[in-house]
Amino acid sequence: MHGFHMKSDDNNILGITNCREIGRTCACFKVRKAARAITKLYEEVLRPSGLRATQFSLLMATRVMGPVTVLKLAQVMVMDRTTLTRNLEILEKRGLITSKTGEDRREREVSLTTAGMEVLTTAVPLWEEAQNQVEKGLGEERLHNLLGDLSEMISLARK
Amino acid sequence: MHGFHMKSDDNNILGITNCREIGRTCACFKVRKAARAITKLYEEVLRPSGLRATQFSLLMATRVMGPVTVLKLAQVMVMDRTTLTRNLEILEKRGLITSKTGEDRREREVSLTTAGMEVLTTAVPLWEEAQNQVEKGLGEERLHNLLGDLSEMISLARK
DNA sequence: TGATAATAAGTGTATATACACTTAATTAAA
DNA sequence: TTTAATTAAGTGTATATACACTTATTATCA
Repeated sequence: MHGFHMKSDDNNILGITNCREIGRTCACFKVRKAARAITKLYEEVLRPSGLRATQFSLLMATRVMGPVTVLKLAQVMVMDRTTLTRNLEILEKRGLITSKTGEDRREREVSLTTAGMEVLTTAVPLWEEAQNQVEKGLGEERLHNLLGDLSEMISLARK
Repeated sequence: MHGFHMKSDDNNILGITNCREIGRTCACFKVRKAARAITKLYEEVLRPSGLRATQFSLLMATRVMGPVTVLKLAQVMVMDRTTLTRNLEILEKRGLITSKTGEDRREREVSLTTAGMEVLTTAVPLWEEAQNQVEKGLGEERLHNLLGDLSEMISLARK
């Protein structure tokens, strides 16, 4: 089900040998597809916490790094800075984080609030459920390798 | 740079042994991060074609499968049907695909237009550039394994 | 020191994503 | 065959994503 399937035989078009191969071999397509699938799984489990997948990651990162500037957080999240700004807006409106101007007044420093910490207390066990499901399904070894290769891909893509 | 980094030593909170581990081991976070990074790479290369990554995949899938129903296409893309509806809207407005009511009048059948095919003719060589970059960076063997593991993860997540 | 370059962040816009709900059409059941 | 259940698709809403551009502040240099 997870590839493009031909109906007819006119596959040698656009000057490449085998058109349908792209559906199977495209790194971007596959990773995006995997992101959609895995996100759905985690978000279903995280639902009782009221957090989306990105919000959970963002709160965890802020928890560990905060107070932290927008730029630094964006780098760690491998997320465009302007995307992060929009995501932080939502979390701040909900009172899960706060931000204030930094010592360098161009910077904005983000911190987790008590409410944010409380939401994480609810969310972390849910996260563990989802994570265990994936670990059990793929096997710890294989998942570990997969995550390592993805890290490599991320480094590679950022050059 | 790609993990949560602690400042202090208060890491044993929220009832889990090591908070920062989540930033390294979370399958969802890592895959989403990789999707952002790899998408950026492909979209920079695809830019001259005027196509985003998702649009390219969608046109290729339609090219290979069309005429195809929205539901079927959504399943192959591992994409929510309503997401697909919105994505198709944009491509149809640009004249790259057409859709018409199917034999079963609940269904909508999507096909690539000549203009869509022409855009793909421009895009495919660009795609190959991006793909080669990734292949060269990770190595064919490793990329192949990675894509296989991601397929496994996708299957697993859809249960 | 005053002009200029560099840096951090925000805004406008467009696309991507999916849930909850609705509508239209077909199929199955009474 | 009329009704009920099922199925395919669309809409309202909210979040996620990032590029191009702008603004405010700091750093550099002539």
